[in-house]
Amino acid sequence: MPELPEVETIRRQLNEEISGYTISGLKADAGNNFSHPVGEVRKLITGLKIEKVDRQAKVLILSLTGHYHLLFHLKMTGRLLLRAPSDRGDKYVHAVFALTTGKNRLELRFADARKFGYVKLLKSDEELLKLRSGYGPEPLKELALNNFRQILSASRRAVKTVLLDQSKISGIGNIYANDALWLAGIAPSTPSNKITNGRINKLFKALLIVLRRGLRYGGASDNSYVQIHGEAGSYQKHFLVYKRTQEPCIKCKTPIQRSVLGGRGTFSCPKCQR
DNA sequence: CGTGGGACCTGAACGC
DNA sequence: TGCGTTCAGGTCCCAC
Repeated sequence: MPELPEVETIRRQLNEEISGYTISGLKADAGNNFSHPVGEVRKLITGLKIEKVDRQAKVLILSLTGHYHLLFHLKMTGRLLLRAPSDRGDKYVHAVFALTTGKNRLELRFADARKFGYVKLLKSDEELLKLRSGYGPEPLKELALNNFRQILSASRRAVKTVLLDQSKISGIGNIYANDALWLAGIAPSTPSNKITNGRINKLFKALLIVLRRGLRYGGASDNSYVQIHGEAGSYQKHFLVYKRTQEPCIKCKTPIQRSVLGGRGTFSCPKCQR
C-alpha cells in the first residue's frame, strides 16, 4: 500500500505545503500509536518549526528545529491528511497536529483504520542517522547497478523476498516488487543469486520504471492510500500483474497466477516469467 | 544465516 | 438481512 511512490508523493506535497509552519498543538486519542506518551511529545514539539519533510524507505520524516524529527509510518492503512481546522468527516483519526504560520492555520491529521502505523519522535540527529543506517539504499537516489548486483548475488532467498527486504533496498513493497519482476520477465521465486547479469540489468531497469511510473500517477489508491488532500492516486489503473489474478497477461494473454511467497500474495505470468 | 509462522487490527468482500 | 469466515499488506518477533 503506501510504498515508496505513495510515501514519496505525500512527502513532496507536505514538503511543499507545511515547511516553515510551526507546530502549535497536538491532540491524540487513546488509539494512537506513539513512541512516547502524547503529553511528552506535545511538550517537546510545540513551538518548533517544520524545516523540511524527508523520507527513508516508507517512513516519512518531519525534521523540526532543535534537531527533533517526527516520524510517521503508515504501514497498510495509515493516512496523513492536511486539512483546514474546520474540515470534518475524516474517519479513524488518531492524532491531530495543529500547524500555524502567520495567520494561516492547518491541521495535519494522522488516520489509520487498522492502527498498525506509528508516530515516533526522535530527539537528535544521531537517532535519525541510526534509523537510516538500518535501511538499504534508496532506489531512485542512491542505488547503483553494481550495488544492486552485489545485493542480489549475496542471497539465496527468492528474489522477490530480497526486493522486499528494507534492510537491503529501501521502499519496495508488494505492488512494485510484483510488477517489476513481471516487467523483467523473472519468476518471483528465482533464487536471488542465480539470476544472470543480463537479467539483473533488466530487473534494475524494470524496478526504476515501475517506481517512477507509480510516482507519476501519484501512487496506487488500491486500498486506503490517498494523498494529503484526500485525492486518489491512479497507478492502480496501470497494474502490470499485481491483483490481476486470472486476467490475461499484458504480453501473452496467459492468465495471471496468484501464489504465496514468503507469506505474501504474489502475482506472475507463468509463461513470461521464468 | 535463513525461514516459516503468528501477531498486530479492522474493513471489505464473500459464502451461506 | 445478517451472520460467519477469509483476506489484505508492512514489519516485528519468536522458534526452529
